[in-house]
Amino acid sequence: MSGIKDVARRAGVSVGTVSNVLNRPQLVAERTREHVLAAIEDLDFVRNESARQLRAGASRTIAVVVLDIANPFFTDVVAGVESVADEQDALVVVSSSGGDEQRERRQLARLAEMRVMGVLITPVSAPSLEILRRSEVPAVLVDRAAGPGERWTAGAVAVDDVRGGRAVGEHLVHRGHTRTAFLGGPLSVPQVRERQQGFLEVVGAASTTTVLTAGLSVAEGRRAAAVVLDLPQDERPTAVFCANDLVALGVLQQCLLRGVRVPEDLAIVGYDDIDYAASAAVPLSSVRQPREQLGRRAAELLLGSGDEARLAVFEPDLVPRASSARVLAPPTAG
Amino acid sequence: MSGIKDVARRAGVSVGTVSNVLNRPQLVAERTREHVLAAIEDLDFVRNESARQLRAGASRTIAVVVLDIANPFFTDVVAGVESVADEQDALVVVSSSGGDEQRERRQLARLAEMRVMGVLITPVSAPSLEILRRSEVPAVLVDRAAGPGERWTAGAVAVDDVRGGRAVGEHLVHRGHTRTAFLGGPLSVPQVRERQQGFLEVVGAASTTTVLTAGLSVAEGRRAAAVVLDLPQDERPTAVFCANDLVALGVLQQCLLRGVRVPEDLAIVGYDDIDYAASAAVPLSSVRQPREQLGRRAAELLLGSGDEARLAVFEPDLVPRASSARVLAPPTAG
DNA sequence: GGACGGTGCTGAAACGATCCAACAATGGAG
DNA sequence: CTCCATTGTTGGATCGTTTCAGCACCGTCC
Repeated sequence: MSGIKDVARRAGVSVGTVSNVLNRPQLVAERTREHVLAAIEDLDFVRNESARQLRAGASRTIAVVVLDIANPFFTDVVAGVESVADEQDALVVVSSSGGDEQRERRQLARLAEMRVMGVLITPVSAPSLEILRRSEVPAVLVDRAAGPGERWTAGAVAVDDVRGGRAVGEHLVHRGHTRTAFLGGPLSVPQVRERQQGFLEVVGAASTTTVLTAGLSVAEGRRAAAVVLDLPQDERPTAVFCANDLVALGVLQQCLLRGVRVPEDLAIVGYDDIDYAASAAVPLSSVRQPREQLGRRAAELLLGSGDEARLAVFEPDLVPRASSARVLAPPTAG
Repeated sequence: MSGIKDVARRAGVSVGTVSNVLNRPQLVAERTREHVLAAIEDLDFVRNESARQLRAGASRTIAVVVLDIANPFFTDVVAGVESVADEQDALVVVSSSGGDEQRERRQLARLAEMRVMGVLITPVSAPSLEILRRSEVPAVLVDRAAGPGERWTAGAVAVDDVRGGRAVGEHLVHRGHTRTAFLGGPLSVPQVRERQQGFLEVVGAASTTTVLTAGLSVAEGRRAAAVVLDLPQDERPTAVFCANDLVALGVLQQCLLRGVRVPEDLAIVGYDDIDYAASAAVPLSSVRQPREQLGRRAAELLLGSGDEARLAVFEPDLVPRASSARVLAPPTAG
């Protein structure tokens, strides 16, 4: 594979001139430029990004580390990031930690070695962020507010999950549900914790069972649903709030499998409002987040001049659908 | 940010020794090694991947270029690729062309500059592959057989789409459907073309309407369904075959919206058997492909010794569900 | 005591592009 | 004809790592 030297030789100029053609063409006489371009064409010359980057000291790559690439929530966030990155001719690399802390660590170490411009991350655990701090890689926390000790980050974007949880709580209480369950986990994930917290604030911890899951997937949802449905009739909740839509879809599948009617026997509310929620067997009530927006803003925080607000909090939006449509008792007020 | 030189100075050794500690620790005396590691720790030294790569001449990165990262089909393929890459400690970067040829070109050019180990690609168009050929980047075509003029590729993995299309055709014919439609597009996508071709072979072109879409998304599916449902009653097909599950989900949504019963008024069959197909409002009949398998095999072709078969073709598998369950007329054979 | 093999470490030459000070060529002004 | 400004091109230093030939040192053996 040919380098800039080969091109120079073939065009009968020096390497400096070839570099100029590539980077500041206006400095080069037209005739020379043409010769060089012809040589480039002839030799199928391809710039070596490593060499550029080494010299430049910084790359044109921004990284997104998500919890689960198979979750449509994240693919939408990534789409938002890409739209901003494209404008700035930056490359986006996506990696998925799968909720595994070891994996996340390895990936962050790797990204630091690559000297990426920055990392947009929904972290599995705070400690692995330490890797980024120590290697001075700017980070933007996605979907989670920066803690007080995290001023080193380039910023954070988040949706108010406590509020989202509260909205779901109110929704279910209004419909007369007094025995509910929260399905999701692990609690080490801040989103899960906050959604639960908001929910409990409204419905009251006493009337709610929490079924923890190992992760937020359809399979885990099915498993958790089995636990709920196996409860004796008089302890079984009449409504469940799932930490995200994948879990909710799993719950729905389990209900269909067992002939449990939704929402008559069990109301279900999810979170994220992914596209598939609306077209589920029973259209899922869910909490919508401005997903692309979230990604776009995160990328802007990273690439931006730095004088914007360091934290962007968006408001979630409950979307009621059939899966929680039944009213158990008339509303308390009038 | 400190480099290997700073580490060397602080540890009181030469840069060569630091490098040895990093790459061939057994060559270094224990005491020295400890000093060096301590210095690395102190200075938060992070290897510079660009420099390594420049020296080494090759990267440890493999690229996957998919048509649509939001399509669960591709995320599963990527998961397969990652499982192989992890074993070899290679990094996977995913980019999505979104079906846009310009975008694909830009991405491939960029990947060539990065000197990635290879590209696993579901191409939008053959011409952009030329970029890879000229820059000598090994490519594995995913979900598409290599054409005769493409011996330069590292290989190809595919599922027999013609056969999948045929299976759907037979399924619908058996159920007595005589007026059908094929929904999907654009026809420039080989998968779409081949699925259609297999389908038409069985049901006959005369009894099938084709509604072309601009892409394979839920929204396009809704749009195409509107066209089908607006046909006069006596021309309206009794069954549709959608080029993938996203389109099928869109069709299903449109049917629900308009009160068209599935499968009574319209049978629907999709393709890919993504997880959401089974949990749709009406569980979707679909054609299953070994998605992870496909990704794994593709990665193996790229990384492998090169003495395996260059082409791996997998068989698709029709999964009948409720969306095509109704039998219009008794099977022809008694 | 000199030759020899091992071990542990050093120093410098790559890798390929970028960037910059300096030089050559040209034309115009005095 | 000389001097100067402008335009176009050059050569080499540089980025941070890896790699390798070679050096210093030590103990062994004849």
